[in-house]
Amino acid sequence: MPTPAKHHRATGRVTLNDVAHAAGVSPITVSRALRGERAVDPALVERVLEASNKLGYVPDPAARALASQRSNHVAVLIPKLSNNLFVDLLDAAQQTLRAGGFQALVGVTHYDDGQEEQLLREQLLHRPAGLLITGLNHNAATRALIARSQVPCVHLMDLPDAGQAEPTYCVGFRQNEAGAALTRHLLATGRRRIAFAGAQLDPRVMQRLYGWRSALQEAGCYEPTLEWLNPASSSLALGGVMFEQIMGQSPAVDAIFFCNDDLAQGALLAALRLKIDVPARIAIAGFNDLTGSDQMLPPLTSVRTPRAQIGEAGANMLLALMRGETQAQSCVDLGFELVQRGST
Amino acid sequence: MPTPAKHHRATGRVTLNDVAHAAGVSPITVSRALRGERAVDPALVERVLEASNKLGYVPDPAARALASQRSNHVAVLIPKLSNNLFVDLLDAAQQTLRAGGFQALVGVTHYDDGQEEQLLREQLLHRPAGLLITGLNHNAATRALIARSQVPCVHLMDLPDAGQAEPTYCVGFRQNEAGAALTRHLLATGRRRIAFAGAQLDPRVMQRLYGWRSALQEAGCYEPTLEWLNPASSSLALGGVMFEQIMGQSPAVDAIFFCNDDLAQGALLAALRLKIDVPARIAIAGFNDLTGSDQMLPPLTSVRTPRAQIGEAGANMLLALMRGETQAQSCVDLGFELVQRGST
DNA sequence: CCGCATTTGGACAGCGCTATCCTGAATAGC
DNA sequence: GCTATTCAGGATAGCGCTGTCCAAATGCGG
Repeated sequence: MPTPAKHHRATGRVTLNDVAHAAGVSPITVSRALRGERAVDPALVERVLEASNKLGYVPDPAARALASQRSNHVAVLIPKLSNNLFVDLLDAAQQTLRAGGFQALVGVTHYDDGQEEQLLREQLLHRPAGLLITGLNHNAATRALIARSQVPCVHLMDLPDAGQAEPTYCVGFRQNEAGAALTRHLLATGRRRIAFAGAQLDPRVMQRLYGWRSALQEAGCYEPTLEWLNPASSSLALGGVMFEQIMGQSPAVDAIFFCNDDLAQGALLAALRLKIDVPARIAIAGFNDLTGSDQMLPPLTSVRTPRAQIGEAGANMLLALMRGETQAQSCVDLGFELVQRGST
Repeated sequence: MPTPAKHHRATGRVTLNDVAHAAGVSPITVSRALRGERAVDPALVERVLEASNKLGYVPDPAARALASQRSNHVAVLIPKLSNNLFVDLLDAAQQTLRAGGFQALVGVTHYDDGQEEQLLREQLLHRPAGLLITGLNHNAATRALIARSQVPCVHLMDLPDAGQAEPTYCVGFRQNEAGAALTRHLLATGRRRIAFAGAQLDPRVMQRLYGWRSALQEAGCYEPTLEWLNPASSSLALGGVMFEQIMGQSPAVDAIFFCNDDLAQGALLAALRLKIDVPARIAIAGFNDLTGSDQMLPPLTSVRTPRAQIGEAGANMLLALMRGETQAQSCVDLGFELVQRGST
């Protein structure tokens, strides 16, 4: 009669102990053999692997996390899911992390510092092995949490300015240079009154704005009334609205640089509706080269940003950091590419 | 001299024991007071809460998962992140789960049964408290995993057919009815040669196809050559390609029902490029009412699907199931809404 | 006033794994 | 040849929490 002992709780799970028994070694040896943590006799490793496979052993993440104070979770914080930019970033990062044996814990901050802090706090409870976070600008509490947690952290999308002290790992590109490059392209095509239409106004949009400003100032074309900033979320509809607004109030404008492609796509559609000729009457450019921009009428000039590569490279950098490897470069610039199409 | 004991591992974390000490009760009482698991003297609860707040105690999820064999994770499986449909679904589900105290573990199956099974296997290791999964069609191994795991599971997006045995919880709408409704609308506007253009060909697309078929058969207009099926992923570019294809090879077609809005949007843009008049020459309709469809030229007729509501309602149903509540209805139909716009 | 069922706090023993220390053997050094 | 130094396996003791059982306290009918 297999009477269970008094305080016994059977879970039916195959444990390290079972494997140890089957292989005729101690549990700790199994643990080490499977993790490759310390040198173990190859013959023993062989036996352990065999037993492990035969029994179908899979380590319990919770027990592992409890004992080692480290889980196989990686916290990933992004601002929004409604911007495809971040979906692409997340998709690539998540895949790469999974391939490395880690589970992404996704947090959506909605561009809110308080929420970001709150989410980070919650996720740190899970003792993540690493952290991927969008952007470099975080409030003091968030920065303190990251520092205190000792968890390796890679920042995505942004790069610190040249002068700026830069204590962190990051993968991204220079938003301001991309903004300046696009503006210079518009200048090169003969445009002089180039408006900037920005929504959301997160730090990356502001960097693009600064790039636009500096390029216009270089060319002696800068004027504050050319800045159109709207804190609402970026969307096709808003792009149409802003386009009509700018056309109505500043008829002399001959080009518009929209901070994101969805705005620019909305503007192109509005132009079609209003029968305003793009690019003859006005040039329109976007940013990020989102899906559909090449399908527009006319096709949209944009800046192709390597968001998927950033997600992948950031995840790979984090994987290396979590393995304890130190990185040659703490900041990786993946650049950008101007994609000139019919709209300019 | 606070010499650490021999095998002591200090983690610096505030534990249940610390709270128990501060409140002058036993650890198990703290556990019960905080979880409300068993009746505890209100005065003690008060004291425990006070001590817990003063010390800033937060339970350790790993320890909890290990001891109780249940985590606060919820596995969420969706097919793709590149279709905004699922992003909206995920966003809503994730928010709702978080509000209920659970962490979503996102898995992307890429419409691949094998990957789905693999992902589920990985996620079940984390002993999730619940499972949200897209669709009703899964391979035998996946169904067995779900059943064996004993984890409450809610299926999203699809509903079982009337005749079908239906052992599961689900939240969605009837894809075939929505397909039929849209087709009937096209018939009502006088169209007779209505093509169906489908991509991806996942079970939901096929359901819409069946709806389209039955509506056409009812009206005596069905013809197999009107079916255009392409297993590639849905995208604006593919929509343009399929549109040109259909126009080139079946000039008599007077309406096209695209299985997803991105295809339809691509078709509308192609029509603009080719100067084909929509809806005079041909009517175009999409599905899902994705962002931008109302901005197109002409605005796109579509079927608004309650994906965010499905995510939210599904998560709420799961939260209830995880609390052990039984559901009055095991299947919730959230319906759909025909949105007629200029393109038909 | 006593036996019985019910309630509520606590002791105890894990959950499955790993950090830490220890030991015996093998290697190296003088 | 003998001590100093690696090296690899194992014993031990937790990580922080909860399931299980127990015991004391309480309520209640007879």
